Amino acid sequence: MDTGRTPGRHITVDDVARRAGVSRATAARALGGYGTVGAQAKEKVLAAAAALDYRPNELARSMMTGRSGTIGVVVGDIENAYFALAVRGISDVAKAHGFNVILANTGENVETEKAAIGVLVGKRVDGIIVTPAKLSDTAHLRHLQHSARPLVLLDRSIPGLDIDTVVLDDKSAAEEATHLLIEAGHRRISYVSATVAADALYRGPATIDLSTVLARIEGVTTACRKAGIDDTERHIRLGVTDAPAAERIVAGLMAGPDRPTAILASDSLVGLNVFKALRSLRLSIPRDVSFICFHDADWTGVTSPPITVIDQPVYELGRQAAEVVIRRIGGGAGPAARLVLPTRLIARASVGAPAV
Amino acid sequence: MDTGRTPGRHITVDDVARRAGVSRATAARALGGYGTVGAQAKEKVLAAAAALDYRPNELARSMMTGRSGTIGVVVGDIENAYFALAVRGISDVAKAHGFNVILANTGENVETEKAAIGVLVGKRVDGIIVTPAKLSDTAHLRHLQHSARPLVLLDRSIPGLDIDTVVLDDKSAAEEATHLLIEAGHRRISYVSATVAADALYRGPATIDLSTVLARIEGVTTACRKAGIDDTERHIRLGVTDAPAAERIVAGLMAGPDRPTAILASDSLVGLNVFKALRSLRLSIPRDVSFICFHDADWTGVTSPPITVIDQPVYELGRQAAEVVIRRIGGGAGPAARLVLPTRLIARASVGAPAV
DNA sequence: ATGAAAGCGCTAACAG
DNA sequence: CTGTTAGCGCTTTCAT
Repeated sequence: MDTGRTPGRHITVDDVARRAGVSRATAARALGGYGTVGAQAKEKVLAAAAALDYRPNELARSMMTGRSGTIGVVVGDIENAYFALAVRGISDVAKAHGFNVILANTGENVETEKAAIGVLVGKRVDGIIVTPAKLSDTAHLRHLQHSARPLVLLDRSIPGLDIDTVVLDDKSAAEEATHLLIEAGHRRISYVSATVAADALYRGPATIDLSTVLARIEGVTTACRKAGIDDTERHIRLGVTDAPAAERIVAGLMAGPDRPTAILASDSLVGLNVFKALRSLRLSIPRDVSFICFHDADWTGVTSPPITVIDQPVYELGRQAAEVVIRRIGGGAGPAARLVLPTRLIARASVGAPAV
Repeated sequence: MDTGRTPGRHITVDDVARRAGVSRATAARALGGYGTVGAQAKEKVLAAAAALDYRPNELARSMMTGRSGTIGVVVGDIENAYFALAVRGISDVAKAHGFNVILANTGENVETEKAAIGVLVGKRVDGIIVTPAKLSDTAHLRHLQHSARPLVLLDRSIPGLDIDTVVLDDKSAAEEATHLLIEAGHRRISYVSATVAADALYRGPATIDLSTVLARIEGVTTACRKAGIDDTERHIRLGVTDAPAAERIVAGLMAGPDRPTAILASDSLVGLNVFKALRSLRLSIPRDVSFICFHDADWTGVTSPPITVIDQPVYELGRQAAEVVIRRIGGGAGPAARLVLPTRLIARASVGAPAV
């Protein structure tokens, strides 16, 4: 069907109005579904629109209404199954409420995060969901918060800021996992994380730039202290960002006479690399070392032995964040929401008694 | 710092111009980086903009220029690591060229796909990348193609349409994998896919609605025919959409006296479910059944035995698609690109000789 | 219920 | 080099 128009030229309200034989305003009302339009006028307009395959210019519409029907999501790494699932949750809720999602990947880089937020603000998104890359560099977030554009923090909180936040209960999760290990008889427990640091060693909370890592370390040490184990920090290892790093760091960790009898991995990527490192060191799980991993990832269920994990409601995390931001967009007032979602330990077969 | 403005009200070019003591046009030129502006005028404008924290309204800008600096991506399931990785590839290239990404998830539903594309067109994205959910329902794609807005098909081709397409060499991949199995002595080889169908059985190419599935089945049958194996189709199983389906279908598949001695899984999700199903049937890999899986997913390397897989350059797939669409946006002409990326078989330990 | 006209914030001609 | 003037396509008073 030839509409007689040059391809590339967009059909506008004017075109539809002309064809329907009504004024621009009437056509716009019929098309936009606002104001009042006579039944037959409406019918003519809709028919004309269909015939011309009219597609409203959302840009122009947004400019007038001040709403773009879009939620911006700034995430550290979409390749990570954890965030992919959260984005899925956000995306589903957004769609259900008639919102779209603009996605930005920061690669866990704060400068990229700032730039991404700037772009989203420029595009006049109605609300923004961010997984802040750093606890310490938050001027841009604080600023956003004052711009009357709803902002929700996902997965990571920022203590000083009064912003809606949806996170998991990392401290309890770590505490529960550590407790399980202690119950099994372990006294030397290592927490291993990807968080970058000067070197692989833990130099105290001031050197950590992520709330999740902080909370988990706190969980581990709390559980240990309750059991009379004091010097757990020395078994913490950071910077396990990829397979080679894992190989190197785990080898170092397991070399000394003081080596841990159990390892807790901070996420499924770290966990996978640690698992592989242990395997290449020919250390058997759980005979030589017990192992627990955050996140019930695919692979944890099919290894031999299957891995005991901390199941995290990540999809729900995304869902809730989207719900909160949409509520704010709708004008919802009230103090900053602080949602903390509980995790669940799934006991499989990677935890045993330490070797004697 | 109080700028003296009501929060929520946006700073415009006018505000900046007024503060800088120049005309709207001069301010706009300095801010937009076009035309010519005097050095000191420019400086004053930039200073004023910084002081007021001016953020250009990209909506208004896009409306004039006709370009939004945005690429729309319509994908079947972002939760799937395969697509997450492709999106990462797209996202990286987009950012490098100054584009943003709007993401839409279809849940492999054509109607949702149509709606999503409509929204993206409404938002005047500069180009669109789609993984078409169905081979048979493509009017909306054909239509898009005529709208002078660059469209690139990702991962799945549509034979009839003359559209830029970036896919993997699924036929060769399947053929190579099947060949490996045949070399190992297998004669009864089953291809298992998630594609929905009337029932789990394969009723010929006309019943298949995805190019990838078609290509792979072709690859399997080609390799078999070359080896003098004719009736391979009877071992094909479809509809392995989740764990229960896998359990049921694999059980049925492995029940008869004619049961296959090797299985080829269409993707890592299907593969994982098949793996679990085989395990719960207490069938040993590769003693009772050999196993190959598309996609070098996390879990395939840590099972016992590790799984032989077809490694797919998915990140590259996304990269290339983004490159193509950006080239078109930049005015690149020429016939539709047809990129077919090669895959690579990674031999691990899940293939052995069939039991006698 | 409908039409005329104003304006969202920006870019793009055109003068000066 | 700078200012004036028109729009982009839509929504939204304000009359009629």
